[in-house]
Amino acid sequence: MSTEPVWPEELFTDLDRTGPVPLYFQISSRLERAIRDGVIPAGARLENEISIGERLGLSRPTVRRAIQELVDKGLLVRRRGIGTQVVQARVSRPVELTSLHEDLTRVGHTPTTRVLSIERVQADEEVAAQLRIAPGTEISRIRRLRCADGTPMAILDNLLAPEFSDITAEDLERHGLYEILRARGITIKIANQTIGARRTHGDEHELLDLAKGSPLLTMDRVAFDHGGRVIEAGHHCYRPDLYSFETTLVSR
Amino acid sequence: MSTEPVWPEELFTDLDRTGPVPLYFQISSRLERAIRDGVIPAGARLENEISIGERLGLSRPTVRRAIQELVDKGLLVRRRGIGTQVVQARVSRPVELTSLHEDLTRVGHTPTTRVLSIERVQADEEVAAQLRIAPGTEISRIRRLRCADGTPMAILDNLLAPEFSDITAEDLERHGLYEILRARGITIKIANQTIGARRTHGDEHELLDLAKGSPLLTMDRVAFDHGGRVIEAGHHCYRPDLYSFETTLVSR
DNA sequence: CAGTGGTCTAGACCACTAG
DNA sequence: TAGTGGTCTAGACCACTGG
Repeated sequence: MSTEPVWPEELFTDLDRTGPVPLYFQISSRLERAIRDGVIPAGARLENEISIGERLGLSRPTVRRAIQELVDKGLLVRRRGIGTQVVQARVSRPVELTSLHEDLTRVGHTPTTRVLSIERVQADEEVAAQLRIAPGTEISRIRRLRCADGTPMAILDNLLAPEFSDITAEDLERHGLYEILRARGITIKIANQTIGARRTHGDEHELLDLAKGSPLLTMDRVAFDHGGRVIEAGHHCYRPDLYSFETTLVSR
Repeated sequence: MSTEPVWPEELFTDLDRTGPVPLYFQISSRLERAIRDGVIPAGARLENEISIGERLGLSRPTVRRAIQELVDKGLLVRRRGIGTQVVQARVSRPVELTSLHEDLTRVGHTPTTRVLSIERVQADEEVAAQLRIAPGTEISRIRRLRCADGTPMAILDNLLAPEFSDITAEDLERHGLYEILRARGITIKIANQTIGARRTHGDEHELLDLAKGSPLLTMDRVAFDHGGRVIEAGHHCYRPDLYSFETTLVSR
């Protein structure tokens, strides 16, 4: 089979073999961009892995890894004996390990934060179990109102390990929590999330400008660093008319 | 560094090099089982990839791929210059491309289904856009009440492409929808999901045994086959006191 | 410094699909 | 039968980490 390339001639020029960016990543990210921009149309069939490798001067495993990245993201479909095709479906970015602050910024909104309270409290049994610390340990509890373009959107209630009790309201109004943690060299590696729904409680309806007892979308998250230490536990609630969680699932 | 193995001697005996199951998968699934069962404890450090390969008679890439599977699932953490460790955090199974029926069965519940209605309807503009077919095309619309151990749990409202209009209520009361589709050779490759919340509408509160206007957890899904054809579009709503979505997120 | 994972190469054989 | 992706091998060099 001789197929002409489905991508523009110049898409893969200037690959950098000396810099820190892996070749497979340079390939996959340029390919992703071309697909998302429609430069390579939905349904288009890619060349086979070996000839791509020859044309780019790369080995097959490298090409294969680049393609695999996009298969995992749901942008490409591979079938043995058939080939590789661009998926027809619209693909949403997955639920990622980022904060709401970063999500909003990425989508072009202007997030603002009102710090409702910062307290140092002694962990009761429930909280201690969540954070996996001894009951009675002093921790900090942060409650924030997150707005997008001035509209209240979510109430963020976070419990932080004791070592972060010096984070100030000023920090939190300027930056997202995860941003602040990263600046301190803390990297979140793994998080367990639970998404659910419930009625508003207490002052939540006032803060979010909703009727009393209306539905809220909730997300509970416990986040760990590479060593398995709990960094943060959060209970967040969102206005369901303004926020939802989108995912693309790919079968393996 | 000489480290003794952290897993029992017999864990990787009887690897099958002739059968259809890939070696890397045999390794990763046995390793996963051992970790989930606590045979390999949280925090344990694995040998390096090369010596594992030597001991098992495998090449490094094969061992590496097996480990990578578990890193992606959040069971292992790898750090350059350090090694590979079993994660300390409890890891929940990810939101998968399965039906509620299968989820419930897996967790040990007995799912039952009451078919509320099966209609053939002409797709209006909104539905046609969802299913990516021409408006006016005849499709089937299925509404089911899903119970777990007799308790009503969710209302499942599905739109199916025209070719599936012969699915009967008997089929649906005995099997999950995805099961029925698989039996017909249909494989769901990709799905877009949106999770949100809203109040009950119409008869939903009666069906789910809730107060009128209480919160519901909702999941909208559009599912595609390998060719990008829409197979199914569903709007599901769940009792939030009985159901939630759990995920483990892993940073890359 | 030695040890680890991260990347890359250049082959090989097989299973599956289409025509 | 020819072409594709799926798997596997046996090496290589590098970047990062710790002592």
